[in-house]
Amino acid sequence: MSETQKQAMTIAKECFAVRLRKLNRVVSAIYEDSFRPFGLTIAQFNLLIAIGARGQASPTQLVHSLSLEKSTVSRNIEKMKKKGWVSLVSATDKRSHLLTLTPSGDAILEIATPAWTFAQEKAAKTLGPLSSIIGDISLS
Amino acid sequence: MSETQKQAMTIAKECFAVRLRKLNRVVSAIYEDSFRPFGLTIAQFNLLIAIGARGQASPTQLVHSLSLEKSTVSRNIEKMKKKGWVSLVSATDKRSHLLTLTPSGDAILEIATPAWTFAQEKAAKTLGPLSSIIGDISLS
DNA sequence: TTATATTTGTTGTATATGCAACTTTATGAG
DNA sequence: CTCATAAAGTTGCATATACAACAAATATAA
Repeated sequence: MSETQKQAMTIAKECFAVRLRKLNRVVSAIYEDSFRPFGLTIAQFNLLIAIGARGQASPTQLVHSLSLEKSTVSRNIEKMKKKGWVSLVSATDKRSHLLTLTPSGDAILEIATPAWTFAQEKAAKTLGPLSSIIGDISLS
Repeated sequence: MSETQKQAMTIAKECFAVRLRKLNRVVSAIYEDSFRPFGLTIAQFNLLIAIGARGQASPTQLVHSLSLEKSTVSRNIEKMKKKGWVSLVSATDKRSHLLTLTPSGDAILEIATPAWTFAQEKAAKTLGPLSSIIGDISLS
């Protein structure tokens, strides 16, 4: 066996990114499957609850809260505005603006909640012991 | 405070997908930053080591090993072929084919390994106690 | 106050990802 | 053997994501 192959085997086994990315795909797919009937994606759901939890939020707040790039937030919010789930609120700083859930946004959240609960329980089984500490890691 | 807002706060705090996706973005960014000087992405690196660890591998094996969709593997491998890191080996089943690392593929793996080690150590700090059990979860 | 720097979003470009539909090849049931 | 089914990849289409460059507005320094 080549040295490169031995090294690759070591990295494949130890690499956090390999493992975490795979875990992310598997778990995200559980939620995607659950939300699909509602025309809702997990990324959009994340934004919906981030806004909903605050009542209103600026894109910059969402960037920090979810560790997303500002352009990603910009484009995903754009899609959600077109679906009528999110709308603008006037802000003092004219560079920025505040986002809030429309009644339709509230409604989709209500409708999707049982699907979320189902996915959450399924994900807990997949995550096993990881589920009890995954919420404790501090992310800048 | 509205009922929707209370519910959103609960979900935002408890949802595994929100947390795991954020963690994935933060940790993946550590590796992306580290690999960027070599024109290598973390997704490509994952495929390189998955092939390298086996010596040779079919796309279907990569699909199962990394829980990726076959079309994703198809397109990412295509990019890596164009970069000269991966090449084909003849296979018995004419539907399929086997992939292997070229000398150039071995070389990029060698070159990127110190960058991987640096990222791995940085990621360990971010993951904290998660790092010790993240490799133990069984993923189908 | 004015010039500079910072903050906030948007847009161009690129990679990563998944679903559905399709083609080719192999397998299995009769 | 023949036909139906399954397996393996590719391609069309859509979403998610990030970096770089940009524009507009605000804040800061001189």
